[in-house]
Amino acid sequence: MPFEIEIRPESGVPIYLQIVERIKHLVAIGALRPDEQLPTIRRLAVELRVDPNTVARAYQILDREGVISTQQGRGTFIAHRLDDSVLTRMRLEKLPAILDHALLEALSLGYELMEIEAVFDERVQAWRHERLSTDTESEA
Amino acid sequence: MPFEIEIRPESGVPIYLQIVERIKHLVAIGALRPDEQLPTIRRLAVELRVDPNTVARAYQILDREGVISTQQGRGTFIAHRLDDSVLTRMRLEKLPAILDHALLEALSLGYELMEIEAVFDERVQAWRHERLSTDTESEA
Amino acid sequence: MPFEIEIRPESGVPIYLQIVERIKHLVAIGALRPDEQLPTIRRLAVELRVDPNTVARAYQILDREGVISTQQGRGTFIAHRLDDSVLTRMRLEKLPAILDHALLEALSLGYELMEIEAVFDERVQAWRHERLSTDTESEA
Amino acid sequence: MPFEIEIRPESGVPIYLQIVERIKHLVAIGALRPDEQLPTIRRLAVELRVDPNTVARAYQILDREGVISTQQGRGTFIAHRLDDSVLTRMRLEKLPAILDHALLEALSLGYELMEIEAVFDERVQAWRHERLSTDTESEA
DNA sequence: GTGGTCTAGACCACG
DNA sequence: GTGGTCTAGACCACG
Repeated sequence: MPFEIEIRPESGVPIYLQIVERIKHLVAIGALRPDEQLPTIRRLAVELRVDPNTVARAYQILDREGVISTQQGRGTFIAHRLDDSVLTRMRLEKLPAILDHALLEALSLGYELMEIEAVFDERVQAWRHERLSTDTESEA
Repeated sequence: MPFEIEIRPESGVPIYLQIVERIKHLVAIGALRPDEQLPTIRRLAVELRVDPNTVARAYQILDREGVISTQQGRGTFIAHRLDDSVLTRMRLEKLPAILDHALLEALSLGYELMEIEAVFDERVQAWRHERLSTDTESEA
Repeated sequence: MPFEIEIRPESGVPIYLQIVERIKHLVAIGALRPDEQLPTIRRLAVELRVDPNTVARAYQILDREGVISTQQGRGTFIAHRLDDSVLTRMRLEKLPAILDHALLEALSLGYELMEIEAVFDERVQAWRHERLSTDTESEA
Repeated sequence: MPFEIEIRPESGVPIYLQIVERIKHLVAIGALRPDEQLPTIRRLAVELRVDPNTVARAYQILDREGVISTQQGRGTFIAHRLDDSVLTRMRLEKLPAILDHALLEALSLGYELMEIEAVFDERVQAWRHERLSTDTESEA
């Protein structure tokens, strides 16, 4: 299977960080297993159409954080003793930050908490419907 | 009273963004009230020991976003919210965009809607407490 | 081909705003297409004989407004519009705000709704012609 | 009757220009007649709670444009030979500019002309209803 | 090589 | 005295 990473160059998030986040996420959900081999820097660079230096920087960060392990001459692998709780924690820390940021924006513009809650519920419902209909489509 | 903004130059976060975030936070928790005057660009620059241009940049972003209101020759003030029906309508149109943006980001990282809802509720409670304590103070 | 921007320093309009308006205009009439690359900040600065900071300021405003997309280390591009349903929704929320703003301004100057409608139709026709001629050129 | 001028310090438009525009508008709709006396600079400054220099600058511009006539020691008056067509033209020039600006914003964000027309019609209807209901209220 | 941030300092518009 | 604009130039992050 092709390596499931999507890059959004227009998002403003540095590409190397997008790669880091995406790989962490694949590990967190179990799509990448301990000891599994990652594509080489060059191959991933070609696939994502980015500079090899950019992929290299992402791998270097993941290596330093212990998520992957680079073995000179052999390749790059998911670390085999992944402290599962570490990844889970990372993931749990990110979500509150995203939501806090949205709350900060809204509150600083003068919206009231109750107003925000009401519109949030409405948007969640809208998303739920959209995902359902998309799922149905993709089943077809 | 001194203006409660702290800058951490070593944090890596651009100074002007730190100022933006800090002021939004003060507005969000109600520590800065509509129509309240902010320190002048030059005064805040001296206080934080940064260049006036850096403070000006932060103020300009806040102005563009509608958090503060700059009045040439007079100073800078926290924006007030009129109950004017037009402004209310414009405000209501902005809120879904803010929340959709957060939902999109969380979903693209692989979070599930139920998870997002749970954490959202928790964050709302946290903000409610922070604001409640501020309101109580100002009543005293 | 040279980048078609002219600056009139003596007009009193800030240079960075002239650049912003000019680029918006080129996008509006279809002379600049989605994903097209803009000249680099430094190159445009040389061409217009202004400071790079001034160009950077213009690009940053256009980026914040979603007209262009800046990609660290790669360059600056005209934003493309995905047909992604989320983005479409966000776009639809922005349009009423833009039009309401114009309506509010005209009404507050004492114009009547019927008068505004008539002039609006006339301006739409004018824009349609400007865009049509551009489209025809690009077909040729 | 009190002098019917409202200033919006938060609008970003320089106060002296707001005064100029507002007086021109009152003249254009016939609320201020040729030879009618305007309030003194000091009195208007007090009424609007702005600096007398600001009012003085507005009067100076109106004088230069021939809309009013300042008579040393007697006071300030609406010019008695107001070329009616001049004011009408001013008013007619302003409206297309406002609408063009909105069209430029919308087109540069990628909206299509037909889309813009549809939403414009909808917003005009909304305003029409709002003004009707407001009128009814104010009759009561 | 690309854009992003920051400082220093000048000059102007507005009140 | 207030904010707004612009230049000049340094240094950094990203690809």
